[in-house]
Order: sequence, then C-alpha cells, then structure tokens
Amino acid sequence: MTSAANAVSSSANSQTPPRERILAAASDLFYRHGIRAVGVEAIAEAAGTNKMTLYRHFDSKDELVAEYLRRLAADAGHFWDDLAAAHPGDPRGQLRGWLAAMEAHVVDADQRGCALSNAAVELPEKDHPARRVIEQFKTAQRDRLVALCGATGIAEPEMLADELFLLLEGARASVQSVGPQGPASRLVRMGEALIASHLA
Amino acid sequence: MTSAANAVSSSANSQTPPRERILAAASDLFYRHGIRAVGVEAIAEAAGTNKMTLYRHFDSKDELVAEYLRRLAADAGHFWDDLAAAHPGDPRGQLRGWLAAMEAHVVDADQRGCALSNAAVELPEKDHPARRVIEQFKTAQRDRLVALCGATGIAEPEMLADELFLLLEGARASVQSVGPQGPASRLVRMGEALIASHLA
DNA sequence: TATACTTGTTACTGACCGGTAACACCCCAG
DNA sequence: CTGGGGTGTTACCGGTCAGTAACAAGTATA
Repeated sequence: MTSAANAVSSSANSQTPPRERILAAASDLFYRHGIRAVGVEAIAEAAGTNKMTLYRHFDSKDELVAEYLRRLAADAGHFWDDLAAAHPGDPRGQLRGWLAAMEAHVVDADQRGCALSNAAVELPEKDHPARRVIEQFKTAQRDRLVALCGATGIAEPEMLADELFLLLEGARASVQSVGPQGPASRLVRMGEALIASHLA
Repeated sequence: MTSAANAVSSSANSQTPPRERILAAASDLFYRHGIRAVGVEAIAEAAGTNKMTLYRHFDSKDELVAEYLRRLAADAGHFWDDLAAAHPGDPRGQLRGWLAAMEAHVVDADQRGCALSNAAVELPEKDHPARRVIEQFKTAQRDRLVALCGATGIAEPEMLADELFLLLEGARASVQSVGPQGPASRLVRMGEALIASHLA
C-alpha cells in the first residue's frame, strides 16, 4: 500500500469536497507536527489530492494556516453556545461546566496544547494573517469568561476570569512539557477553589 | 555597512571565543524568530563567524538548540540560588520575591514567553535532544516551587505550587496572544491572593 | 623555527521548500 | 453534442535548508 493510498483510506477521498479535505488534513498535520514542519505537498497528499488543487482553494500556505485557525475559533464559539444551552440561566453551572470540559479536553492523550497559542509561538511575524485570528480569538475567550464570571454575581469578575484564563492557558502549555498527569490534571480542583474563594 | 559588519559590531567579535558568540547569537535569534525559522548560516553570520566553525563546536543544529536551552535552564537555576540568598530563612519572602520577579520578567516588552515552552511547541518529536532538557527543566521548576511552598508551612503545598506554576505558564503563553497588558500584568495580585487563601 | 590546533573561506551536495505553467481529463449543464 | 468549470498530473522555478570537503591562514607553544 502506497502512502497516498493510505492517506486516501484514512482521510476520506469520498464525496467531501477537496477544500474540506485539505482543511481537515492541514488541521491534523499542523496540530500534530507544527505549522512550519508541514509542507503543502504533504497536506495535499494527506487530503488525497495535489498541490495545484490546494493552491486553487488557498492563495498561500499562510492563508491556509489562517483558515485552519479560523475554523478552530468557530468551533470554540459553538462550544460556548452549547454551554449556555446546557445550563440555561445558570451562570455558575456554565462556569463549572466550562471548567470540567476544559480539564477533560486538556488532559486528553493526543492533545498538544492550544493550536492558536502554538501558532502564536511559531509565527511571531507581526503581519502574518494568522496573528489577527489568534489575537481576536484569545481576546474573545477572555471576554466571554469575564462576562460569565460577571453573571455569577461575584465581587471581582475580571479578577476571577483572568485567573481562570491564565490557569487554562498554563494547563494547555504545561501538558507539552510535564505531561497530562501534571498540574493540568488538577484544573477543576484549582478552578473550584478559586471560584469558592471569590464567592466568600 | 554590511550586515556582517553590523553583526560584528553588535554581537561582539571581540575576545569572546566563537562557541560563546555562536550560542549568544543563537539564543537571540531562536527566541525572537523561533527555532525552525532560523538557519545555521544566519546564526553563524550574527556571531561574526561561519558555518564551518559552528559545526566544529556543535554536532548539529539540534544539538545547538539543546545547548541553547541548557544554558537557559542553568540561568534559571542561578536565579533560584540568588532568590534564596536574598531572603535567607524566609520562604514566604522568597515566594513573594519569586512572584514579583516573574511578573516583571513576563511583562517585559520584548519577551515572547518561555523559551523552553516555545521550543516544546516547535519540536514535538519525542526523540529530539531538546525534549529531555525541556521536560527536566519544567519538572525541576515545579519541584522547586513545591519545596518552597512546603517551607512556608501551609497546608497544601503541592496545590499552591501547581496553581502558581500554571499561573506563570499561562502568563508566559498569554503575552504572545493578548499582550503584556493583559492578565499577565496581574500576576502578582493573583499570586498573592492565592497565597493568602492558602494561609487562611 | 617547527609543530599543532583553531579559525576562515569558498564551494559544493542533495534535499526540500512554496508556488506556478501547461495540458489532459472528467462530468455536468446548456 | 458541446462547452466550461473543477480536478489531476507532471514538470518545473528560484530559493533555502543542514551539513561537508578542501585548503589557506592565523596563533600559541615547544
């Protein structure tokens, strides 16, 4: 079995349009190996297509990277919607649900931290199209946390939100050096303690 | 003025032995632009020497990267020594001094997070010589924090240490996306609140 | 002065990178 | 049947990458 055939069978050459297959392949490869470590040729092959088709759908590799991150940001947005729907009118329930979901996600075996944060490390150039996406995403995440903490009625919502924000950012970073059994696995306990101390 | 001449004047072609100049140039370039974004030729030029001399001192680029990180780890070790010397027999003073120093360092304008963590993002290959350095360093940092928290006599030293550890990791990561004015700038306040809640 | 070690210089290898040109093909709409 | 849009294929471009060979030149020690 050739590697191309392997890619086709695993990554679906089915009825999915090429653009989606390319984005799916890029997401997987970028996240696992890093953005700079993955060439467009490898992405096209994993998507069961070729470089020409890739460049018919994306102006450049940098634009493909930006779109890859935009999709992840959109997914995160949907997660917040689901969270609100799961705990309607219950901000504390939403906050605790968020914490639990974050710990479960971060500790997952094949997680390598936050793709957006990792991209920020790999792409320090100020004018890279990915940077806007990263900065807007992280700012939006913090804003949502602030709003949620505010809705719980505690005294210093921004303080708690920033503590939780940094805790999560740290957990995601730390799994790449001390592993998922480290401090990241205590995210819920830490967050609950933090919330409790702000309620008191 | 050629770029080589510029490199010589800025990065010192003086009496410093080539190996040290290469490491200094590599540290600067790796940190600012990322490891994969910097070629050995550029490092040699910035060090005021050439590729051959670089390869006479380092077996490969990967080994140069590992040594770059080893130096930073050693620097951090010295910082802990200095901290103990500045607050002899005063673990709480050491802890608060550590916090203040970390915030000042993280918020610095030309900081781009922790070089070791960034390297972990850029080099996910399990057998890369840098990975051992990264994992040992981060584990050692956490151990030191646990020991320090333990010396303060609080009830749950590991819990506090892990909270502070994640807070710092998060602060370092966050400056690359939301900037140094973001949550990272409240590191001391957050840490002090955390310590206070553990003392109570 | 002779020897040994370190450094500089130039040129090179083979591989890979992002990106493009040209052309054949297929399939669906008219 | 015809035409056009999306796709596949191959080959190519210029550039950069990590790493090496061969040789000249410097410097310190004996």
